[in-house]
Amino acid sequence: MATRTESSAEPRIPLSKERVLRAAVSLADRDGIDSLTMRNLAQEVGVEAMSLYYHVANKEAVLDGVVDVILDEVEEVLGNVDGPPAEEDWKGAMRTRILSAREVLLRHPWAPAVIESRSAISPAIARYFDAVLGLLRGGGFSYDLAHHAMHALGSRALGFTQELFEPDDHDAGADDASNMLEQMADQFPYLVGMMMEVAHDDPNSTLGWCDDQFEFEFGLDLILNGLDGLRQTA
Amino acid sequence: MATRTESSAEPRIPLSKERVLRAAVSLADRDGIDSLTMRNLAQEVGVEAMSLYYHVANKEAVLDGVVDVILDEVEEVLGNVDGPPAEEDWKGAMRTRILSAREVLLRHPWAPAVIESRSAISPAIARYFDAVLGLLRGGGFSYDLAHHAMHALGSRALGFTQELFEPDDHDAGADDASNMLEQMADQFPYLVGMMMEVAHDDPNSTLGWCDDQFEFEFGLDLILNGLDGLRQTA
DNA sequence: ACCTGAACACCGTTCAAGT
DNA sequence: ACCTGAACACCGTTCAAGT
Repeated sequence: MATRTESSAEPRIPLSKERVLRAAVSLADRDGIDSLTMRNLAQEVGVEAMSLYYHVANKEAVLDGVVDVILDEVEEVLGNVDGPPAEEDWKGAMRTRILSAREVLLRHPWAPAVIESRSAISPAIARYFDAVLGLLRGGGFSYDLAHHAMHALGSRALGFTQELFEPDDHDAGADDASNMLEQMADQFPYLVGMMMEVAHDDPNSTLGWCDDQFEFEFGLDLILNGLDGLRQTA
Repeated sequence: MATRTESSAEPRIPLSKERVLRAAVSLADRDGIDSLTMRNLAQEVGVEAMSLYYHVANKEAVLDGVVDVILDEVEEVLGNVDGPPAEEDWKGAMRTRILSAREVLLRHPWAPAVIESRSAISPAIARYFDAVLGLLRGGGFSYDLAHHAMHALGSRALGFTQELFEPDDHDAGADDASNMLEQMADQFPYLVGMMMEVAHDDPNSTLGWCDDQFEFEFGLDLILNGLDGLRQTA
């Protein structure tokens, strides 16, 4: 650190597609997905913007590649926490898989939107869903029911749900909030009623919903249990 | 038509926010959401780009407004097809509401992404979800269970699910497809197995999934039935 | 083989100015 | 009150050119 001059020997290793993609992920992690521009990304790897095009076709390719990096991370986590075999407990196996994937996606909050913005099926995504399907098959699902199951799970199979109401980061003081609630009470009676009760039980969730772990698991279990019932009666 | 000169008396009515927003919707309908730029939108209403800023604060405000226009359309449809009252059949009432909303969103395929990109709760969205909550309450749900139910439904309550695998518009010939399937068979055995069976049953769905009406209703009913069970045992 | 500079056709937005 | 022109700070991307 102390003896090395700043601009001399650092960029010896030439750029590579992998390095570009990993830099893209950490740039998005640090500054948000809107900061992931070709120019910023170039700066992140110490190069001019146009040099990136030597390693990736265009920005779409960067986003495709970023999704693959994320899914590699998911697969790495999955390698460490293998749950029960699907033959004995398909629901448990699915649950641990999905919650492990969720763990990774929570570390990259911008990733769900990027994943959903891709239209082509990347190999990494295909691999993931192939494994999901494998769990269902192992649990005795017909291909037909498994197909419906994949649709029913949707992005939940990857560990996320797009929340319609993102909670505000800046919760505007409890007084303002309760004043606002009173003003909205006639327009949105049920919403206000619910918020008052939920806020009473859990003062942390004042306004907006809360995509916490509990809500995710609630919805997930609802679907998994429903699917299990269909599997048995099919 | 024949007697009127082209550039004279057309833009008599001055622009209004409403006209801008409606133009934004029809522009997105016609040319896709990527074509909805301030410059294109200005041209659509026969004005220079900078004039828009007299009527809307910025592009975010346009997108907010566009969502409200869509939800007005939803409410209009809902006004015409009132289902059963929630007190007698909450599930049926919810089902007709959600499938009616879906009908509108299918006419504006870009709308789901825009809706999910909004972070603030617009009044129109709040009104919609207040009504959804009202149906649940009418069906005897506690606020607590209703809260979980809203999370479980997520965007499905508005009639859409974001599909992970958008079907390709250009299906690349049946021969190519089956060749590709063979090549992928060892990498993605379950996916290929499922596709072969599904394709066999329904030649229309060759590759990729199919977010058709059936799959949506399958997932929706799975959740609604699950919620109904919880409601009765709670 | 790998990187760059200059340039192009776009964005959203501000600001002073027109009628 | 309503609209405009010129300008700014950005985008992604191409292309000919450097080492």
